[in-house]
This record gives sequence, C-alpha cells and structure tokens, in this order.
Amino acid sequence: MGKFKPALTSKRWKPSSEEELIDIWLKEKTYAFNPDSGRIIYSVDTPPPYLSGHVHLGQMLHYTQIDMIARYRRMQGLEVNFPLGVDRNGLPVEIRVEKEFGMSMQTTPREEFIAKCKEQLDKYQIEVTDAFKRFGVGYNTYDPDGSYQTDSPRYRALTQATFIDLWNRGLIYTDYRPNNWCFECGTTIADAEVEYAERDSTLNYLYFEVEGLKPLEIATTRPELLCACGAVFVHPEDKRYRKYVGKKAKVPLFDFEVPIIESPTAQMDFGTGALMVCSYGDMADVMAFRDFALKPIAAVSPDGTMTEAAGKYAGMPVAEARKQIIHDLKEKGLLVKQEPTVQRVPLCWRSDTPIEFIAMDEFYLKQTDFVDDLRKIASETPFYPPHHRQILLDWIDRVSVDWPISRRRFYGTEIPIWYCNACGEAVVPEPGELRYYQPWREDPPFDKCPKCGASEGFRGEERTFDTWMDSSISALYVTGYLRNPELFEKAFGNVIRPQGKDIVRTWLYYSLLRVYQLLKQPAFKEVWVPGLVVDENGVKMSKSRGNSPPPGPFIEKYGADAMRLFGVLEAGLGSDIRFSEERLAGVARFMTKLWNIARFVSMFPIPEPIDFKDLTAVDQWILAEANQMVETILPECEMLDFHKPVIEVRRFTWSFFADHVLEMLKGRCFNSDGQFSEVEQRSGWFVLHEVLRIILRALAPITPFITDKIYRELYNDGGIHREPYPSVNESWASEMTAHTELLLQVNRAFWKYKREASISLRQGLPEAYVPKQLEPWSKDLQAMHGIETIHFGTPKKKSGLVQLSLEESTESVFVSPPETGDDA
RNA sequence: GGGGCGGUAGUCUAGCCCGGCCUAUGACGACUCGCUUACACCGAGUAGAUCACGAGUUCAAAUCUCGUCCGCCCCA
Repeated sequence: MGKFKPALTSKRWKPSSEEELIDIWLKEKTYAFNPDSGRIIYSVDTPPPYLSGHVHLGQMLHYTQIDMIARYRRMQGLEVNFPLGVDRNGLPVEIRVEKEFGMSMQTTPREEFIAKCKEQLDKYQIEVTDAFKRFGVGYNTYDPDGSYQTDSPRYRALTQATFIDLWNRGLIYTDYRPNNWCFECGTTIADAEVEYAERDSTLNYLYFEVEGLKPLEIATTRPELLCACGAVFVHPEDKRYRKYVGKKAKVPLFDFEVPIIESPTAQMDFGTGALMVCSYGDMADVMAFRDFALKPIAAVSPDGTMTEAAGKYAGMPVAEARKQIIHDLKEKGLLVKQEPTVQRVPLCWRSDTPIEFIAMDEFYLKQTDFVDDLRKIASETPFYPPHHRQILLDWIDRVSVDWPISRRRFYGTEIPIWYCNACGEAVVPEPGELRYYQPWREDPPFDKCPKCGASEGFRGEERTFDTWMDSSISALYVTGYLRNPELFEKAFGNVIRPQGKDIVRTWLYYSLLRVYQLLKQPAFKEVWVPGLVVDENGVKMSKSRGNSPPPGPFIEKYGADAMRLFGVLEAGLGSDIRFSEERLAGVARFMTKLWNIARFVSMFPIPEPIDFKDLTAVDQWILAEANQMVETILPECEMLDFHKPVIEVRRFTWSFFADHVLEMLKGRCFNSDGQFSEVEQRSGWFVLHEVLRIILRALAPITPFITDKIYRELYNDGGIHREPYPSVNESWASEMTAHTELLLQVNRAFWKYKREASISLRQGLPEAYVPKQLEPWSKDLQAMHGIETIHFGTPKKKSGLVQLSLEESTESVFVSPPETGDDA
C-alpha cells in the first residue's frame, strides 16, 4: 500500500551481506576489551587452535559456540576479555616441515628449521584467522598486537618464568626412566599424549625350555623383545603351571635363563596363559620390572633399531628384527604356531605412529603430590554440562607418574637452563624478570656458577618443553599474569574455560595443575565442555579421518548465521552435533523468515515509547507473551546452553509472532478503512517494534549478523551487540495469556474452514460466534478474519450456521457462510 | 577387559534426574491444498513412533531397577 513502505528494501537476507558487517565491526571495534570500563571483567580462555593445517568445519562450529557465550556475557553487561590466540608450538608443524620439505631436524641447522616452521605457521594462521572472522567470532581484536601466539617471545617468556618459579620451589627434577617414546617425533611424550588403536597382529607361540620339565609354551606378539626378557609370569591360580613356578626358563635363541614367577597380571585365557615379561614392552612390563626388581635390558634404541643387547639383530629396525627372529625360531623348531590377533597398540597422538618405552634422561614436573588438591578443585568448579566433570575426575584418578616435560625437538619453548662447564650444575636465571631465553644460542644472564663459583662458561640446554607447558598457562597469559599486575588483579578468578572433551586430560588437567602449583587457586570460575562435531555417520570429525569438509562452500551458500544456528539447534550442550547439509538448509530458512518479519514490521513508523498501561488490551497481551518467552529462556542461557532457548525463540517468532500476531495486527496497523482509532493504531506499531527488538536481542549472540543488520537499519546505528540481553519485565502481565492457546485454535479453525470451503482468505464472513473468553480480542479478530458481526458464546439458533470444532477444546466456533455464487 | 554417554517416526531432537496431564515435543524430509496488504527459501493441513530388546518394581513406566544387544567416546 502506498502509505507504508518497508524500510528494509531487500526481499531476502543475503549471506553475502555478512561480509560488510565484518568490516563494520572491525572498524567500529565493536568487541574491543576495555579493562578500565569499571565493569566486571569476564575472561574467556579460548582454546588457541593448533596450526597444523587447513581449518575444518567441526573446529569452526566449536568456536562459534564459544563465541555465543562471549556475546551473551557482553550483552549481560560484563566486560568481556576474549582474545584471539593461536597455538604454534610443538610437533605437528615440525613433522610437516620434515615431510613436505624433506628437511630432517637432525641434519638441518636449528635456525633454518625454525624459520621454515614459522613460515608454514604464518600461512596457516592467516587461513584460520580469516575463517574465525568469517564465522563472526567476536574476538576483542584481530589486530596481531592484541592477539597472542604461544611461540611469541612474550608468551614463551611467561612459560619460562613459571618454570623458573617451579624449579626454585623444587617441583622439577630429572630422572632416567622408561617413557613413551615416539620414533617419528624423536622425543619422549607424556601419558596424556598417548592414544590407543586396534591393529592386526600375529601371536607367536614359542618354546621356552625348562630343566626337567616339558618346554613351556609362551605366546607373544613381540618376539623381537626376547633379548630383553626378564621373567615369565603365570597366574597363581593356573594349575597347568604350578610345578613350573620358581624354576628357570631358557629364553630361545638367546639362551639365558629367567625366573618363572606367579603374578595375577598373567591372563589365564590369553595365549597359553604364560606370559613373557620384557623390559619396556609396555607400561605393565615397566611396572612388573619395578615390582620384582628385575634388571632392565634396553632392546630398542631411540632411533628405532635394535641395541647391542639384541646380539646378531643389533642395528636392525624393529620390524625387520621381528621378521628375522621369527624366521630363525622357525628354523630351530622353537616356533610352535602362529595365529592372527588384534592388539591394542599405543600411538603418539600427534604423529599417529606406535610408541615404545625407552629410558631417557628427562625433566619431570611433580604432579602425583597434587592429585588430591586437583580432585577437590575438579569437584568444586562448575561444569557445563555437569556430567562432563567425570572425564576429568577419571583422568585425575589415573595419574600415577610425574609429568615428563622435556622434549627433544626444536620448535618449542626452550628450557631455560645452562650447565656449568666446571661442575656441571644446572643453573636457571634469576626469577622475576619476564624475559625469553634461548640457551642453545645465547650466553646465560650470569657468568658465575652459584655452586662452584667458577667462571668457566656454560653449556646451554638444547631441549624444549612439552607444548602443554605453554598452553597450560593460557588462562594466566590472557589475564596478564606477571605482565600486567593491575589487569591480573581484576581479571583472574573470573575466567571461563571452554574446550572440547577430547583435551580434558591434557589441556584442562594441566591448566588446573599449573595454576594451582603457581597460585594455590583454581584456574577457572567455570568450565564448559560441549559435545563433539560428528559427521553424517556419527563419527568424530577430524582432520586425520578426512571426514571434515572445508567450511567455505557452506558459508557461501548458507551464511555464517545459518551455520551457527544449525550448531545450536542440532543438539543440547554436551551432546554430539551431527552435521548434515540437508538440515543446515532447513535452518537457513529461518534467516529468510526473520528478515521478512523485520521487513514487514519496518513498514510502520516507530512511535514514541508508550506506557504499558496505555496500550490496547491485545497489545498488553502480546508483550506479556514476549515476557513469558524471555522468562523461559533465561535459566537455560545461564547454564550456557542455548539449544532450548533458541528453539523457544524460534517458536515464539515464527509460530506465534509471525503467524498470529502479525496477521492479527495487520488490519489495525494499516487501518486502511479507518476502523481503528489513531491511538489503537500507534499502540500496534509500538508493540510490533518492541517485540521485534526483543527477538533480535535474544538471538544476537547466536546469529550476530542478521540481527545486527536489522538493528542498525531500524533502531540503532551502533548496532545490537552492546545492547542489553532481554530481561523479564515484571509489570508486563496480562490475564489474557490464559486464553492464548484457545485463540490460536480459533484462528486455525477459521483458516481451515475457509480453505475447506474454498473461500478466499480475504473473503469476509457475515457473522461468527467465538468462545466468550476471547471477547477482549473482539475488534482485532473481526479485522483478522473479516467478520462483519461478531458474537461471543454459543448461538441460540444454530440453523444456517456452520459449527467448527476446535482441536483441544470443548468450545466451538460458529460461522455463517458468505453468499455463495459469484462473490464480489 | 574397565569406564562414560547414548539407542524416541525416513533423519535429527525434546521429555527421562523429580513415574501419572505422553492417545510422546519440535524441526528437516514426504504428501495434499492454497499467491492471503512481509515472506512460495511462504501459508494451512495430512500421514508417519509397539519410546532398542527382555524381565522386574508399581494402581500407573519412554521415565525407576536388572539383564541382553547395538553405537560413539575415553581408558587399561
């Protein structure tokens, strides 16, 4: 109609318009962090993504969910500290460089190798940063100065400073002991970095000769470790071997004798029930050697070949030695039989290759002394969802050895230690200074050995830290620990840790440990652990599985808002999110709907605010309904779970506001035949805008683009993201809400009647009777359905009237049909 | 082998903790009809579920207990 033109001109929301908003946000610094605002600081300790390759969809959905929390908290009036961080330390990039460029770490000069790693990381960093931007992740800034990188001198200085602190408190020590060793990475790794997978293997049955008895049959998957055999175990209740216990068994091929010992760790039903125990075969072997004080023999060397102990097999790679030994056993008739079996093998989670136990000198950080304290912290810190706390508790209960923190790699934070050339004493720099040390290339910041007093120079430590030593203090870094005491004072203690459940035993556990050791305080105010993003088949999306598509094409087609909304709509917090393009497309339709609702509302002027009591009864009822919607969603939002809130907002927006309220107020807001007073008309205008504003703000954290766009066009040039989140308004109440459901049913009855009677929706009805509870809607109902004369209650004479029954009510609606034939 | 979480229409999901109002919510998809003062990427409607299986507790079970099977994740 000529008089009312929509302020939003485009008929449809275009995902491409999201990009303009990204520029506006950057320009206006919409999400900037101002520690001096006087508001309470709320810090998000986001997982700094590890840069090892291209971004993937699962990863991005995960970050958008974290972003929703930050946005929600900001709208609640908190000063949100949400820095962009990236993790760049560690193995994956090194391995990639070695593979892709054929640069071996052992033969390439350290500087050169590091430079190549940096170059690769920079490339990936741009990609990941762009993706975050495109998905609308509202970090405080995308300026490199405002973000952090775990390999920056500033970050590494903090890692080193905290290490020096722990060193001086005596929490660090060195020891020579078997550890998980990854040949691919050439370094020791921690238990937390070991994963297990099932692999096909062969179980070999061998003869161990025993004096005076029949040879003992023993099954093993690792015959190459024969030379390291320290004992044979049989189960105490195993009758078959009772007479062997206490005797000596002769190790085939190597001809030395080992004791036969009773141990419940031998499984009677596996293999022959008799088990050979080799030094460093697996963790159980390591324990067994310790328990029985057996002398360990290292069979495998750190480069993956057999040691001298293997005799004629020395120098062979493990796999080749195994083949050769099996061959020799066969020849000598010592191999009874072979059968296929499935074995759980430990793998390095970074390189996915099998690990071995190898003894090396490494630095350890004490952790076993802290498990009780950590268990307490884990029990007291709020978890969202609460049941994910169990993952952490289970891990804490399993911690039994200290944390090996040194790594024989280049691309990591250097261990800040120098060794005195005179006495060999390990010396760390003075505490207190936030400075980045590189002992492999720098002189120490001291020239006298504190122990022997000599000034004969120092040798710098060459090893680096486990990368978790860096990332486990991210919460301290982002709150300014040691760097900005004023900020730290205000910010620490109100930090949320959002993260995936796959890194609970590493990142979360280590963070709690480190912060507790340094400050004797819990690291986090709250911990938020969502489900995994899985593919159509329910399998975890990961780069290595190749089941995680690049997000680009989906963004282009559906937009970031749709993808964000999809992630929330698909599952409650803690449940896995199953990706499906079909369903994403369905979700995207809500964007169009919301846009068109706003477009319709934008036809009407925005009147001066009107007091609630001066609105029409129907308009009061609409606000009361909106109020109830807000009341429903807030408790769930507080649980940091937007799944149900967003379903509720969508229901309210689409099935109530659009389908019923807009249809009902159309007549009054246009008022083209002047049936309504100007006061009534303005009341309608006001309510439409008021409700739209509530809907937009409720959705702003979820779909930041479309809501901001509409808000800027209609209400506020500054956008929506600094506006308050909707809250409950006690005075917005109406008794009419008791009859809402009845009203909706009456509307449906009219629509259904017209459809079934093939009457146009615009066609009027001469007369209608509706339930008397709906009397307050009288005028708007007339306008909505074109009822010339409306009555309330049941008609006395029903002749000439059509009765329309309602779905969930005993009440009925009666209408008199319009004149049939050729209607005007 | 142990632990955690789960198994609800073709698909996904709510409800389950705190049994009855569940003849089970919502969405996607399917089907039928419809251009109606924004929206056909729409509207109105229809169909579709023995709530994995078996047993038990109970006046009453999707919901509690036990067992079985299946899936995913984690651990030894």
